[in-house]
Amino acid sequence: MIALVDCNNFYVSCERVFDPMLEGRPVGVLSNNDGCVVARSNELKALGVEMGTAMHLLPPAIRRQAVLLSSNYALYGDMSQRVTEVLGEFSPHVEVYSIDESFVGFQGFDPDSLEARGQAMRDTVRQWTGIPVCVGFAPTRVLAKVANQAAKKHPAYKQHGVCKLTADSEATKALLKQLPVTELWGVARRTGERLSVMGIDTAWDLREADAKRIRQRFSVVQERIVWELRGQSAIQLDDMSLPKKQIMVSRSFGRLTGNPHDLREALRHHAARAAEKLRKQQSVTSAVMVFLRTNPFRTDLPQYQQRVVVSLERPTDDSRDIIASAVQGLRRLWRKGYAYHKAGLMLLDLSPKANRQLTLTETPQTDEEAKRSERLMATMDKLNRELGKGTVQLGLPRKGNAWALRSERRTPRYTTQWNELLVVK
DNA sequence: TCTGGGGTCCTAGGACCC
DNA sequence: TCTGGGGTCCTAGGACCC
Repeated sequence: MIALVDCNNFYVSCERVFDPMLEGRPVGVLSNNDGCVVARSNELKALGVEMGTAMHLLPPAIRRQAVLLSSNYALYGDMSQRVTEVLGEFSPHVEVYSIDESFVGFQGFDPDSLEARGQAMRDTVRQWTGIPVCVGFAPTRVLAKVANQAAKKHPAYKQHGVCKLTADSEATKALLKQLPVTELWGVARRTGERLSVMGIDTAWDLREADAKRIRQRFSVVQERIVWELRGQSAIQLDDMSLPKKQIMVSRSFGRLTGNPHDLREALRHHAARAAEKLRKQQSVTSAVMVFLRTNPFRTDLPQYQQRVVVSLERPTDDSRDIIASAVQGLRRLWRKGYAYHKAGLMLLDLSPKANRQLTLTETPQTDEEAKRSERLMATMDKLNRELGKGTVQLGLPRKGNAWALRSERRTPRYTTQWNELLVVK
């Protein structure tokens, strides 16, 4: 059996831990630039606010009633780690799936003990971190997702917040029969439309469908879901500790800008962030893709969207090389006369730094150069880690630049910044 | 005025090889 | 009328996830 542990309204719950006044009120957390709602408390959901609603489209009445906060990722990331640590007390097999969800393996445990273990896990997370979670047990990941949804919403389970499903029980059958197929993990609108044509509308319909036919019409991905619904494991989760295959950093700007200096600063900044991520997973990159775009929603303005790949002379993890490539890419992309809305970059073609081989065409770097680069980057990372993000930067952004994020309602970073811990209201 | 950011996997199709 | 038969590698694009 495997458990899916999912935090309830995670970002909102994090905020509530540090401000109990938010309890019982409609609370929403906004995306970057305070653009749209990305997390909602149950009270806000009850007011009919959908996930992803643009801030400026929220009815004024709701805006008055609700507490809307800028996102505080430093806080959420730290809280997430604390939750994961608690889960580790209950099983050696914890796979972190996202910031607010983990799969926890319970192979070899007495099946009859699981509900009690789930309950204990839930209580302990709540007590030690303040975050409410729900737990779904099932033989496969897709069913564990279904169980977790039931633990959150279904009248029969939500009081305890724990639900255990076996593959073939009547309870499972009943649940799958009333579950629209698009609410399954891995089935979204597009696939749902095509399944509907085949007369498959509920999760149960999909479970009973001919797996081969599903594979022919769709792909192995959909076929695996059929097997998982029947209780046969077909989905392996990537080991989250594996290095990423690509690293992206991009942001929409606080306001539109056509100024090349703004774009250059933004991209330098993103490139430095990407290089940090790269070093953290001990990889090197040999190509940087840079992209630039105008705001697609502003149909009244001329549109431009372009990307370019810049190859590096040699695979590297040195911020200076990566920043230089980003700036070079920008020079090739930038056109006069557009109001840009977003810029970013992606590090491609990543490989492990250890034992890397010289390519045929590269100019070898002297040992001395390599060591200097190594020391400089390690020192920068250490200072930023220990003294706070942005302590050391390559070039300083100007004040009041157009690309800086708008984040007007952010709560203090209680758990990661000493100087924000004490807040007098 | 204002619409997030970061990932993964799979498939199809083209280029190229022998 | 007829124009082989496999392979591999790479890229673009679709679909999905949180």
